[in-house]
Formats: sequence, structure tokens, C-alpha cells
Amino acid sequence: MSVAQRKVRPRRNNESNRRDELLRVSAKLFREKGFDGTSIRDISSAAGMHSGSPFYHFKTKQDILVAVMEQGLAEGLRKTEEVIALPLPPEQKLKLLIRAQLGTILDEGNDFIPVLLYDWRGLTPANRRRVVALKDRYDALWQRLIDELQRAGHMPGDAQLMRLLILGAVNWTGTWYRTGGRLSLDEVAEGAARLFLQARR
Amino acid sequence: MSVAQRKVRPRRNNESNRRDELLRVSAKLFREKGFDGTSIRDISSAAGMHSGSPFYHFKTKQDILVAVMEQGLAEGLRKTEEVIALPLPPEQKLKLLIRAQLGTILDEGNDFIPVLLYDWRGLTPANRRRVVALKDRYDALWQRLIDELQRAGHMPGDAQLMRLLILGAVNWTGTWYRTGGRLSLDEVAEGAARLFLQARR
DNA sequence: AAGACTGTACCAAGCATTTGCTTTTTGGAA
DNA sequence: TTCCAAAAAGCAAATGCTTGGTACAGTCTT
Repeated sequence: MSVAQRKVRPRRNNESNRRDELLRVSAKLFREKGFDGTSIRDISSAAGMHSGSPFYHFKTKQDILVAVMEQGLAEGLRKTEEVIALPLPPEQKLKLLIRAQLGTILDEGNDFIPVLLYDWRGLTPANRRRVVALKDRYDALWQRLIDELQRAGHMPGDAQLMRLLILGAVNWTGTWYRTGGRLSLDEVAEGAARLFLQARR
Repeated sequence: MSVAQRKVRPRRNNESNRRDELLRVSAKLFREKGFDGTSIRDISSAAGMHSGSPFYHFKTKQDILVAVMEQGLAEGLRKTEEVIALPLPPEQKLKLLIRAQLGTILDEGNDFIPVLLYDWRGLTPANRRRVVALKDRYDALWQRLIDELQRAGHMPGDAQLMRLLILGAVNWTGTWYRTGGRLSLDEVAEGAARLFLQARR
């Protein structure tokens, strides 16, 4: 008998990773129609499966939702940390961070974070706590930058409130921004940064 | 024949309009659990009815959603126009308008506008067009004020973008603000106005 | 004044479909 | 052969909505 390769499943690198495909189409559908508005038959048919097949990959429909959100958070966190680590003045970092978040929300195929933002009501309380714990790390990164901006005199008032307002404005873009419209994401980020940053003269 | 079969009909309050009550509990439930997450049975039992009874007042469940949104919009529009009409400098008006909108979203029992803001995915395309047409009048009022602020040098960049960002920040409060927390609505409005208004020196 | 009619606001029961999920079976790759 | 990933079939519950009936207040007719 050969070495016991427990847990470390081969996870074929080739294209036939149907679980990821399931997550991708689920995120898209959840974003468009909401979690409760999306049936597992919607999901499975969008993935080209029969209605019971997704349950091989996920125990429950709720687990799909959690997986979508956690995958989105993981990727968003990575992008956010990347920007935060740049050796730049905080005003420039804010603009880049806003731009990155806009991409995370609005770029083609980025449906994972929007599901988190707009469909958290679909989570059971237990799962909500799990997801919120992850999201808190996200928020903490923003908070550090905003604290820094405030110390430098670029930001008024309560720093935590400022973070909530700024992130709110950015996250809300998902409800109105349409690709191919009047403004590019760069222009939106530029405008937002100008709105939020107190001109220090 | 005796009076043996006399079903007790407790409720005989002629004044209380059950249709309005239906709208009120529906708005509350829609806000908490979403439109698709709320069943007719949830609604009717919250209103003390049997499951088929709401259909006397509304043809479909979707019609309840539309009615909730339209009622919310009508009231919000009224409050907004009230503030806009005040003879005050635009900077003060912005603060008052933000405060009014915060109340519309966050005050106890004000679930109508939040349903509009967070559950518009539940609308059929036709109904969405109807509701959006109403909402456009709402936005136009804000836009006029923001145009004015920009002409006075209090607001940078694209005025329409500024409106979307500001309203986004305000509307997003519904996802995080909890009554009895660290900040009052007055303080939130004050902080938001300071964040958005360019200090003109 | 008595009875007939009308409109309102539900109740009671249930129908047709959809839903999330389970169980068993099967074809193909390792 | 064994294991994986999905097909095939279906179940029990939930869902939106319909139907028919009932109690009762008010109105109209005679």
C-alpha cells in the first residue's frame, strides 16, 4: 500500500474544476436576483448540471452563499493589502484604494464582493458572524489609512464615521454604475478622492 | 334555531385600516428578510390574518412591494421638498437634507424607503420602471442643491457624480447604523456635511 | 318598518407549482 | 477495479395564489 495521501486531493489543475464554476455562476445569479431569488435549479442549469448535482460540491445552498462571500473577501483583502503596502503618501493611497475597491465591485465578473455587500441578509446568524469577522479585517485596513489621513489634516471629524461614509459611497456605486457609461472607474475614483479629501492649504 | 354557532369576531375597530397595517408589517419584514425571503404567510400572520386574506387588498405579492416603495417615496419626497424650500444658505440646507434622509432611512418604523433602497431587485422590470420614474424626482431635488453648492465653490468635480457619492454614503448608513449606538443621527449628519463640503477659504 | 340587496373584510380550504435536498445509479478517468 | 462527478428520479415542505363562503354594516325598495 502506498503512502496515505489523506486530504490532499489531487485537485486537478485542468479546466474541469466544476466547483469554481458553480461559485462563479452562483455569484453572478445572486448578484442579479438575490440569494432567495435564485433557486438551485437556476444555479445548476447555469452551470450545465442537473438540479441535484451541486449538492455533491456543497452541503447546502447556504454553503454556496458563504463560499461566494469568503472567496470574494479573500481576494478583496489581498488587493487591499497590496495597495496599503505601497510606499506612497496617504492621499494618493486613498485614491488608489478607492480605485481598487471600485474594480472589486464593478469589474466584469467580480460578483463575489457585491453579493457580500448586498445580500448579507440571506446568511444565517452563525454564518453572518463568520463572514463579519472576515469583513472586519477588511474594514480595519481602511480604518488605518483614514486615521493616517486625519492625523495629516486631510480628514475631518470622527475617523470611524468617515470610514463608514466613504466606504458607503464607494460600495453604493454597485447600485448605479454601469460599464460604458459617462464616467470611467478612474474618473469616479478621482472624483471621490477629491470629494473626500479636505484641501489642506 | 339557537345562537349556538356564534364565531367570536374580536376586532371591530372601524377606524383601523387593515390595508395600511398590511403595508406596515410588509415593509418591516421586507427590510429584515428581503422580499423573496418573506412569504405571504409571514406577512399575513404578522398582520393577524389567514394566508389568503392579503389578496383581498393586493392582487399579487409584487403589488405589496410596489405599494410599500411608492408610499415610502411619496413621504420621502414630501420631507425633501420641505427642506429644499427653506430660505437658507445651501451649506446649511445640505446638512438638513442629509439629516432628513437619515431619519427617513433609520428612524423607528421607517421601513418603506429602506425597502426601496435595498430590495429593488425584487421588482419586475415594468414595476422597476415605474418606481425609478418616481425616484428620479427625488434625485432631481438633491441634484439642484448640489449644483448650487458647486456654483458656490463648495463642491468639486462632476456634480452628478457628487450627488451619487453623497447619497450613496447616506443611504449606506442603513447597513451599519444602529439606534442607541455611539453616534446620534444629528452627529452623523454633521460629520457627513463636514466631509462633503469643501472648506472655502 | 321589513326585507332585499350591496360592498367590505376577512376565513377556510386547498390547488398547482416550486423549492431545497436526498438517494440511488452510472459513465468515465486513474 | 476503484473512485470521482454527475445524472436520474423523486420526496416533503413551502410558496403564491384561487375559490367559495361568511359575518356584518350600510343602503335601497316597497
